[in-house]
This record gives sequence, C-alpha cells and structure tokens, in this order.
Amino acid sequence: MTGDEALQSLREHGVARGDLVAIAIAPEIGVALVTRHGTVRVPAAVDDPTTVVQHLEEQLRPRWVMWSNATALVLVEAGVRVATSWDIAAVHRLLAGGWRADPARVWAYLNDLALDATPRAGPLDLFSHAGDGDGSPDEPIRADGYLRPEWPTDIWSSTLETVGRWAEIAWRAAEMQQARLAGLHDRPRAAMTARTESAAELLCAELSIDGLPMDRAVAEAFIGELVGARPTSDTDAAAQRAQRDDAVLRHAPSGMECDLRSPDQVKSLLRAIGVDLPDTRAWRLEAIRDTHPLIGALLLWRKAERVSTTYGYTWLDENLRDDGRLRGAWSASDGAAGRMTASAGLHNMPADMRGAVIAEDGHVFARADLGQIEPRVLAAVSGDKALAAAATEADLYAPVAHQLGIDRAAAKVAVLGAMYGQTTGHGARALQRLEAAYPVAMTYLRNADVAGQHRRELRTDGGRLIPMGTSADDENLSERDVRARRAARGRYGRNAVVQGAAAELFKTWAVTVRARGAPLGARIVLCLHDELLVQAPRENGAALAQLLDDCLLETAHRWAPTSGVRFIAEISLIERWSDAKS
DNA sequence: TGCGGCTATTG
DNA sequence: CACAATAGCCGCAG
Repeated sequence: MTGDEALQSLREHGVARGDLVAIAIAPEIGVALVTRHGTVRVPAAVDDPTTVVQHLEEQLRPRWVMWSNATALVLVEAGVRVATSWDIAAVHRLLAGGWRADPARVWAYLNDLALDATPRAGPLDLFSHAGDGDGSPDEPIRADGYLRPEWPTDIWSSTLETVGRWAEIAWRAAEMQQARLAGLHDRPRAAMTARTESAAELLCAELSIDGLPMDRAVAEAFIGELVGARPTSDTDAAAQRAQRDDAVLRHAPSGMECDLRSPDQVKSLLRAIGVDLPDTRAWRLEAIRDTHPLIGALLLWRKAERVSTTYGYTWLDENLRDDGRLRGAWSASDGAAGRMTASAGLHNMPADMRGAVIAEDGHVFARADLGQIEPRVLAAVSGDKALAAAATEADLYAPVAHQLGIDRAAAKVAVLGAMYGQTTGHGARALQRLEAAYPVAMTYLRNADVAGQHRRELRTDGGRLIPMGTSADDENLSERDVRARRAARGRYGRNAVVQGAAAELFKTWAVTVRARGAPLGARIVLCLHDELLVQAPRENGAALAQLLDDCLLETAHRWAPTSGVRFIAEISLIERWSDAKS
C-alpha cells in the first residue's frame, strides 16, 4: 500500500480531524496505522514512513496514539511535527502515578495484572526464563496475559506485520486508558489533562531536538572570569585547581592539610580558626563572613568550584553544539506532582550564565512569567470564594494582607507556609488567621496533608495520581523516624496538589502557545515551571507578546472556567534571557 | 561499583 | 534550608 492509498483507507474508515489513529513506525520497515475499523500498513520500500505521516497530518490531522515520547522523537528528528497525540506512557503516569511507564507495565496495569510480576526486558535474571508465561514468541500477549517485554525493543528489526501488531495493541491500550479516565468520576477534567499531557510530550520532543540558543563566546567569557582560561592539558587543569585551593588554604593555620571538597575536612578547618558549625552551608558561612578572611575566600572558592565542575568548559563541550544550541533531555512530568524536567542544567543554570542565552539573528525572545501561580491555583482548585476574590487582583497578597490584618510580607510567608506545610516560626501564628479567612482553601490543603500521612489515594484536580511509596519503606525505623516520615508525607501531599495543579495549568498554557504560535514563526525554547521563553522573528515580537497573553486567557477559560480566578503573566520582549527581571 | 549524604543551583 | 528538580564529589559498604 502507498501513502496515498493509506490516506484513502483512513478516509473510508471515517477518520476525521481529532479522531484517534494509533501509529507504530520503524523507519527502515514501514509505518502501521490503526483505527477502529482496522489496520493499514505502508512499507518503507513503497513510501517513506515519516513522509506518509506528514501527508496524513496535513490531510486529516488525527490524534496520533503512540506508545511514548520515543515515537515523537523519531518524527521530530525527521522534521515532522504533529499537532496532537495520545501518549500512552504520559497518560499512564497520570493515571497510575510515578515515572515508570514501559508498555509491559502499562499493559499489566490496564489489565489488572500484578505489577510486581510484570516481565521486564533485558538480560534474563533469576526470576525469569525464556519460556516464562509462554505462548508463541510471535504473539505479543503471553498466555498469562502479560505483554511480552522484548517486543518493543525488537520492533526496529522486525517485519511490517509485527509493527502492525504493535500499533493494534497501542490502540487497545489507549481505549482502555480512556475508559479508566472516564471512570474517575470526581475528576471530570482528567481526559482533558491526558490530552494536554500528550501535547506536552510532543513539545518536549521538540525542545530536546531544537535546543536553547546560546552564544558560546559569551558563555566562555563568563566561565573564564570565574575559573580562568580553558585548561590546555590535564596538568594545567590540576595546576589551576591547586591555585584555587591555595587562595583559601593560605588563610589556614600553617601546615594544615584540607581537601576543600570534603565537608568533614572543611568543618575541621573551620574549627582550627575557631568556628564551630553544624554544617558548612553557604548561608551559615555568609552570616560570619567578616569574622575571618578564610570564610570569604571559601565562599568564593565554592562559587568557582561549582562553575568549574558543573557549568564549566566540560559542560559546554558536552551540551552546546556548533549550531549554537544547548540541548538537554526533556520530560513532560517528573515522578512526583508532574512538573516538566530537563537535564543539561537547563532548569538550574546560574542566573549569571543566562546572559549567554541570546536570541538568534533577526529574532527576539518573549519571556513570560506567571505571577503568584501557586496561590491562584489553590484558589481555583479548592473553590475558595474568598481567596478567588483576592485572586482577581494583580497582587494577590495585598488583599490577603488586608484581610488578615498583617503586612504584605507576613501574608506572603503565611500563604506559602500553608502550601508547604510549615508548622514553626512566624508563619504558624498567621496560619490561624488564614484558617479563619480562607477555610475552604485551608481545608483542601489539610485534607491533602492527611491523605499523604495515611498514604491514601491522592489526585490533583486534573486527575494525576500522586505517588506515596509503600509502608515497606518504614521498616526498621524508630517510632520517632516513622512519625517524621509521616509528617513529611503530609507536607508532600499538601504541596503536591498545588504544585501539580500549577504544573497542569502551565502545561496547558505552553501547549496552547505551541499550537497558536506557528503562524508567527514562534517556537518555545524553554519551559521553566512558571516561565516560558519563546523565540520568533523580530518583526513578530509584538504579536507574540499579545499571543502569550491571549493564550493565557484561553488556558484559564479551559482549565478553570468557573473559578473566577485571574491568572496574570509578566511579558517582555528581550534579546537575552537575563534582560528581563522577574 | 553503587548509594546515601552534603552542597549548590533553579522554580 | 518548608515543596520540587538536576548534578557533582566524598566516604563507605559490598
């Protein structure tokens, strides 16, 4: 079958825009497509698989059912960017919590099979052997109902028939997932969250492949200022290190040896100059900086050491390619509440280094920060009318402070403390006033806290299951430690329902910008929890800024239509990431 | 060699 | 050092 015949077949299957079409693609073998009316296969020898997908995307724009982000990466790598998907792994993380979402595990979950007996791919171990579960090796579902774990890894060197079977199972998995989501009666938005999460996976594939614009010369200049010129050899590097160490150790008592990279030895060093501290963290040292010249030298050493080991020349060489793009692996949801994560330091780059993130020639960045996102989200998901009223203001903390009869700074600390589970310090006193003023929101948080303490099932408002671990984790712990863990789980649960819902709102905004930004040539280049960095041709800058605002309105309307909460973004057009202060 | 602890960076 | 993350080095157990 050719690509054109495949399009014709899908039309005969009644596939319309947004309808599910499962896809399995093996670039050397072909592509298989599954609808509720059957399977369509195009061999690579007849038409290029990714070109076929591109064609179908233009003509039909279905919602592509894929096992995971790996399919999206294959497509984006080939230059094919689809609008929507149903990412089975992403939906599994939403439904079942945690991070692991390989097909065998997803299948076991959806078929109510014991998860801890799920067969795993890779070398055979003590607990499995080749004939386990049985049935023919050509049959992906074993006699015991489990999915054969070696199937997905073999697909690259299999037959088009196998690729087709793989897409058929994906189709069935997606149908079962939809039924599960529909069964979450107290989370009516869960199916919408699943679609948003899937789109976020597409965005992550694009972010991973596109990278973040970064100017190597500017980055190297910044590194050079802190740690010196690029070492010419290992010997040179060792000499530079020794020189940095000496700048601290020359303030130490003569003859004293100390490896500054060892916290215990640093503690001994500090004792030798008459300073006794429980640990050597920067904030403790900062407080006594003036008592001895060694302290300041040590703090400076820490900064340089940090850049040298984590954000130095090695980091640049490994992650910044010659095309001026810094690349890391993106994940659409972490294992806890569901925020996006990125490797290669994209999410924790030192603020000073951001001056090297510069828009490319003829382009401009729009930077957009959501303001006070977590308390606004709390107002929305808890349905607290009084807090929602405060959230109609540009500065939510001003009316809260007025309501509580305390100053703004104290009000902010109190609200954050309530969401983080703080029980000591100044926040605790204001907590009682918060309880009185915003009882609905505070009850929402307390319920999450109690659920976390008792490991009861806890979901975000959008339906994400928050993983709680098992009670086996508490074995061999003292009563005191068990209590501490329980309290920690309470704080975790309390925070996760807010942080997780905020992540869902943020991702909805991000994928809306992704979808609407194409006509402006706008590409998201970075997502940072409550901040978007988007690049577009300079002449479209003003339109992009407007688009970001419009998309936030659209997002708020879809995500929390009845809450009355206002969401705000600070948006600026800039050349360098560091230009706008949030 | 793997893993917990310490440290630093970010939201 | 409240909640979350990535990441590097040290010290110790196996």
